[in-house]
Amino acid sequence: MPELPEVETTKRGISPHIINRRVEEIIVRQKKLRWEVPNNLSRDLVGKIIFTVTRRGKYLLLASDKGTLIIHLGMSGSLRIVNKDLIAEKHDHVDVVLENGKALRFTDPRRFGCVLWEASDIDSHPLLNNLGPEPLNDEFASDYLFKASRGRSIAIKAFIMNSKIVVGVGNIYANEALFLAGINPKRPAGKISKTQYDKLVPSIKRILKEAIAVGGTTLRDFTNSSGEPGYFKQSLNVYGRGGENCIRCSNELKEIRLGQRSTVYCTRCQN
DNA sequence: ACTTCGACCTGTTGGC
DNA sequence: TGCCAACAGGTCGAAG
Repeated sequence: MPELPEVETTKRGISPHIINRRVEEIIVRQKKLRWEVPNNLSRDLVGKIIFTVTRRGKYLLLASDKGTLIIHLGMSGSLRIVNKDLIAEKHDHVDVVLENGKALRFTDPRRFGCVLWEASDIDSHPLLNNLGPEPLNDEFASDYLFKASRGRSIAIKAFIMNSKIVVGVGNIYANEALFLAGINPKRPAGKISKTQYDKLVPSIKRILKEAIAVGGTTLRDFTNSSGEPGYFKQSLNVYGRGGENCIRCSNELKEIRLGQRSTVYCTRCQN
């Protein structure tokens, strides 16, 4: 479900309900997620106030003065604000119950997501300390990406989906950004010119900003924390359109697998 | 150091 | 209608 725009949409939805709220209880119904939910979570977080909610890449960070809750939504995860006594369903794995009668509920059918706890320095957490820049920050610029790509033979699509290079670009938006920039997803990253990176970087920024502005992309089941879908699906030019016609040149869009991920592009517009 | 690929899970979809 | 393989928004870590 979630790439950066969906995680950002989630963050914006849940923040007003949990900032400056005290945690009353942690309920873990299923601790076997991508990594086990740590046992000391309740001991450390109950009674504490969550004072900020931030996003780093696709990680959501809920900070208290005793440590930080780290949440990743994986492939199928979501977070909602519910009344704390709402009956939990099959894949509702963790509740952070707040003192106002609400709970932050983590749901994840495939359990590729995680709920972790970092009691000390969040920036040195192994999942976070090697991440590349945020794509919407100025630090993510074409000369950075150009330099980082020199000598790399990996396909450009896999390159921009590598979180050590830049965070938050998942399969949907990688396909879309490469279409906008007119770059073939299979091209080796190291053989792409500075001029093309000058197109690619703004394309990535644009696609992410536009998706955030309309609440992300709903393919099957993504909803924001109030249960509403995102509307970016209407703006997808290539993702999910293999075999259909290119919106620019009417050529039939080609669908291939690249690094085990479905990849759609126009052989005429993307070189 | 880099690239590729299996692994982790459940649910849905499409072909026969 | 039923069955089964393939695939789905991620990403770590092992192997080459």
